[in-house]
Order: sequence, then structure tokens, then C-alpha cells
Amino acid sequence: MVDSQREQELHQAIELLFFSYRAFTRGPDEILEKRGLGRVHHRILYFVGREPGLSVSDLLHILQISKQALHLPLRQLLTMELVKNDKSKSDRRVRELKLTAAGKRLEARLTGTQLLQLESVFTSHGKKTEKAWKQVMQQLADD
Amino acid sequence: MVDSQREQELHQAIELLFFSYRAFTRGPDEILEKRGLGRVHHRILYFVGREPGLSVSDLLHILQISKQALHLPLRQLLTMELVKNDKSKSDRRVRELKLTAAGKRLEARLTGTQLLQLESVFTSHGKKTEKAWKQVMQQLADD
DNA sequence: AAATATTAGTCAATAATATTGACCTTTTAT
DNA sequence: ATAAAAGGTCAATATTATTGACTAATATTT
Repeated sequence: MVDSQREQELHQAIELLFFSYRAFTRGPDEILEKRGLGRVHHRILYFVGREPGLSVSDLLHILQISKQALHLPLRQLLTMELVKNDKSKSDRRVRELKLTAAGKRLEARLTGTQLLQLESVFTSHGKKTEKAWKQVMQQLADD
Repeated sequence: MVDSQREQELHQAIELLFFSYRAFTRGPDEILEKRGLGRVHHRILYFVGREPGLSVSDLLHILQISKQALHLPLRQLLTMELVKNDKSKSDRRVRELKLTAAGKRLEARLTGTQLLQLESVFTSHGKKTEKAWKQVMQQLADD
């Protein structure tokens, strides 16, 4: 056979990653589009929301984009008062990024669609399946 | 508690999707970059490779991008003779997209890094875990 | 104290990509 | 004969990414 059974199973997995990732980002993408924002804005809101006080440099490391690529979307979020960047007390060079109240609301709305999707899937298949899924994803992420 | 246990588990899942997807596309991305190609080129090569004879219109539906967005990358692949587009015999308006020998080699190299990643992960965790992972991804992709 | 390094912010030039909308040709279906 | 479908292309515009440089403020090192 040209295409072995195993190769087909792995190709199926590749396609599942492609289609599921697209489905997973569609919800936030649609909300963002109405405000003229993009996926980078969501990522900033998400990670700042998870870890308030994050520095710009931390954010750059997480997102793995250049300072210049971060600059415009972050400034837009600051201008729109969805994010604030007060100087850190301990090191006044560092800015502590935090969500404003409006930023929290938008972040919750964006991420909310994804939380619902995941909760629905995990509820359908049970705790063991959730654990198995996470193990696979963790190992993928690690390499 | 502000952030419930369950919310944290779901946030972890969101982050796993983000980081694993990035790790998953890194291999192909690096190879593509050296040739001045991008992720869209890989997607074209991938789906044409899976289903030789695919029409342009089919490809547009799979990728969910506009004709104009497909035009340049597809044109480049044709010019580089990685893809060919012969007229279909049954309907001569339709082009049947196929990989050339060089296209097959590149596609195999690009997708090969992903096949290795997945094979390694699935081997580590066993058939049941693989099945569970696929169930979750399938349901995510479906909605 | 002076020199150096770090963090952040910005700018400009360029390149790459996406978006919108129009237009044309070939071929098939009505 | 006319309309519809598939494909290809163009042009104008907008957006985004990339590279490289530069500044200011603050902290660290010597």
C-alpha cells in the first residue's frame, strides 16, 4: 500500500489539529473583528488576564514575537483603556500590565466562548478522556 | 475563590492548545521559511497531497480563504513546479490539482516533522489515549 | 561617581499579505 | 442563445510584519 494504515491515522490527527484549532479560534475571532482587533490582541488580554502584573518582557517571551510586533496591538489596547501599564514599585523600569474593568469584561467574553467549547467536550467524554487529551497536548507543547 | 478549580483546569486546556499548536507548526514553518514560503503553501501542499485531483474550488472550501488569498501562493507553487493543475477531462473548466515529484518530496518533508511528533506522543501514551485525544479533537472541530 | 546593562517605547523604511471589487475567458447547463 | 459555474487576474487599498536604529529612564556593576 502507498499509504499505510498508520500513516492514515496520523494524517487524520494532523487534520484534527488544523480543523479543531480553527473552530476553537472562530468564536473570539468573530467578536474581535467587530472591534477591529485581531488574535494578538486576544492573546495579550488572555495572558495579562491570567497573570496580572506581567511585564512587557514576560509577554514577549510567552508570545514569542518581536517587540515591534507587540508594540502596535499593545498600544491600541492601552489607548482603548482595556489594558493599563503602571510602573512597578520594585523596579521602576518595568511596567506591570493589568486589565482594566473593561478589559476584563472583553477578555471574559472572548475566552468565554472557548471555555464553553472545552467544558462541553470534556463533559461529553469524561474525566479520563480529559486527562488523556491533556497528556497528549502537554507532550506536544513540550517538544 | 475568584478563579474556581474548574476554570483553572479549562484555562490550562486553552493554553495547551495555544502552545501545542505552535510547537506543532514550528517544524514545517522553519523549513518553509528558508524557501520564502509560508503556512498557506504548506496547507495547499498538504491537502493536494492527500487528495490528488482536488479542484481549486474544493481547496477554497477546505481552507476557508478567499480566491484572491489563495491566488498568489498557489501561483507560486505552480511556478516553482511543486504543484500542477491540469484540466479535468470530465469538466474542462475544472483544474485538477496534483503534486509534482518535487512537490511530493517537499510535502513529505514538511508533514514528516508533524508525523514524527504525533507518532512519538501516541507511542508514549498508548492506543486508548490516542483514541480519547481524537474524540476530543473531533468534537472541537465539529462545532 | 561613572560606565554599562536592562526595560520599555518609538520611528522609519521596507516587505509581505490580506481585502475588496471588479473584470475576463472557457466551458457547461438551461 | 443565455445564464451559470470554475478559474484566473488586476488594481487599489489596507494591514501587518520585519529590520534596524534610536531615545529615555532606571538599575547594576565597576
